[in-house]
Amino acid sequence: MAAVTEDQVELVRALVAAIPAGRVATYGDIADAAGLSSPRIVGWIMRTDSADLPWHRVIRASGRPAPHLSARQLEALRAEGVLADDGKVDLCATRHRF
DNA sequence: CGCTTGACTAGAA
DNA sequence: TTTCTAGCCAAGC
Repeated sequence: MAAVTEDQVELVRALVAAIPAGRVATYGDIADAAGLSSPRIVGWIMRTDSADLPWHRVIRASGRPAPHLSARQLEALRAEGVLADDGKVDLCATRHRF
């Protein structure tokens, strides 16, 4: 069963929506929590269906948002109390644990 | 039906 | 430190 079921997608969306303000999660964390095989699936879901999701709370494993979204995400995160140093978020302090 | 693109990651150079 | 590679899955053309 390699394909991602809709339940997995819904789970991913639920997990992202469940991230409290002031916390962030990595694509890999969400993928693992949702049972996905690849973190790209999470990125795919965000790109395809990010309308009602706080995607700005989802960052890469490096502690840094995607290049094209870094400015916007950093600004949104900063508004929620997530301080980023030189464009890098402190995962040790802000990473949400499911 | 096949190739390219992309909100990714970890490891290597 | 940055850049590249391989693996990964789905959508678009």
